[in-house]
Amino acid sequence: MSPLPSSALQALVDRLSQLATLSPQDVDSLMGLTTQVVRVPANADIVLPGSAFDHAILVSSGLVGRFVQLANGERQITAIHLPGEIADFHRVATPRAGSPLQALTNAAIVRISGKELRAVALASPAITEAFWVYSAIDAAVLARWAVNLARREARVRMAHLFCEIGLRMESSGESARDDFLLELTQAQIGDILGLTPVHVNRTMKALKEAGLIEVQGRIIRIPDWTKLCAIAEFDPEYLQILPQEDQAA
Amino acid sequence: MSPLPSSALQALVDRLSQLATLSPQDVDSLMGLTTQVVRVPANADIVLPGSAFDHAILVSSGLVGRFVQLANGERQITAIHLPGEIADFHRVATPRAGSPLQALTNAAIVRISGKELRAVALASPAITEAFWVYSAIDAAVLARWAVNLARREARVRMAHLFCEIGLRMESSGESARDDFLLELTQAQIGDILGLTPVHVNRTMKALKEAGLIEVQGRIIRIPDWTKLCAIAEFDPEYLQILPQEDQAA
DNA sequence: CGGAGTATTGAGGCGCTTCAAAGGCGGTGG
DNA sequence: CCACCGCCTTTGAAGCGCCTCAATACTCCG
Repeated sequence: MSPLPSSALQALVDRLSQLATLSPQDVDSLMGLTTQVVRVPANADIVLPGSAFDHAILVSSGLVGRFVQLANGERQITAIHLPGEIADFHRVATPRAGSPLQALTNAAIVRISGKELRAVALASPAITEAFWVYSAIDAAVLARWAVNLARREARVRMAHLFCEIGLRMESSGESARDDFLLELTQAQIGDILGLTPVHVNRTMKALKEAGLIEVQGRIIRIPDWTKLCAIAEFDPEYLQILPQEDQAA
Repeated sequence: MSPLPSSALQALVDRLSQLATLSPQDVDSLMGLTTQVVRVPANADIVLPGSAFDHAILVSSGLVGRFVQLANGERQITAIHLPGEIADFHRVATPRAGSPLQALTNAAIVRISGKELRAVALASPAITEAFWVYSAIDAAVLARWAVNLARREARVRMAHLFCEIGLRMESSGESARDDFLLELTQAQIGDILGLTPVHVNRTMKALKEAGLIEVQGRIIRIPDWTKLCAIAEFDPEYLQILPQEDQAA
């Protein structure tokens, strides 16, 4: 019904291998983790607010969002997670805290026991390091978003989002950086960008009319990657994506 | 000329002890770290943008800010660090990356070798865990800020800042949560809140006139803590400050 | 073919910015 | 000791970006 658990863990191993040098034993112990594949429909909660939840969530397909719910009913998405990524890695350190998670599209996720994950990490310096770096990158992405939200106007924020998603899609092997499927409604994009759905619509229109993006349904195409990056003041360094993928292309 | 290195490390040990159960050996190995105390004048850089810097910065006195510099000369402060806190802990994991740091006031900092810190951490599961949790809290604070920047209007953002700073001041033993010295210019507060200095001034005036804060020079007093928290929609849980300090008061 | 969610467009209002200028406050040199 | 200078704070007026409210099309799916 969905990818085998083993291949899901392979995605995790691949990703962590980019961040630290894993020994064959490290790989073995990671591949030996207990997993549970779950399908989640769009807009369904994966982790409820305020609940203790001692699992790491590895995204297998679809998009998962980390968010904060506000009293007035609004919400803000603080991170989106693509296939192959671990959602809210910080929660593994602090199972009680952490942000709630929701599926933004129909998604398949793999649950990995937090307890096992911690045991594996503490038993291997290399894995510990990889987890640590992973968390640091997550925090760097968030810091960049805070800056965008605070200081950039809507057009720039949206351009930056598309640049970031594009690169991360490419890094995950999902698709090309300049031609990808972003299965989000404009309301969801608003929850990411801190904008109303109405203004998301207007801003996308402006980007389209400026020739910076082309949109077909929910496919985003970027005719001139360099130009969009310039508009967005996008500097990919914070993503810590190794250049190997650029070279391979 | 400044606090002895040993007492500076004591602050670190105290803080980490709140996050994980450290053994006497853990404490010893932390107290054995090499330190270097440095005085830094206001507005001086501690870590330059883009530089590799393999030290953790423990704030001893004053305020230190983590920020992102924008092309148009603006900057956004993504975190402020109080005495007793480690600034940009994520950098210990990724010495090449991380945000630049600047002293926001005259400050004294303690430099701790990143290499030694990693060695100490990897040698002890408890210390690893404490570091991990520390990073997770840092990320949680940042996530909350992203939400404030994205969704709250200036008055609420500012109220939230004062609530957060107050609690963290109290937690550091610096002062009371409702009566503390915040040695920042209005321009610096603007760099935190994502506002122009002009609007910071107007917003502070509004808070004063509403009786929510009292300001004398750079001393902030909060006459009604509960009321300010309500305005700010402030929920201290994300700070993960243990209740012990509340009880002790 | 009907209905629900999504996208699009318009008009008016509010919050924050920008530009500009004047008033405190502390520090420094004569 | 006072005059001065630079930085910070405070206030005003006008403009822009985004929001709110509202209404109309589109698209998918049963």
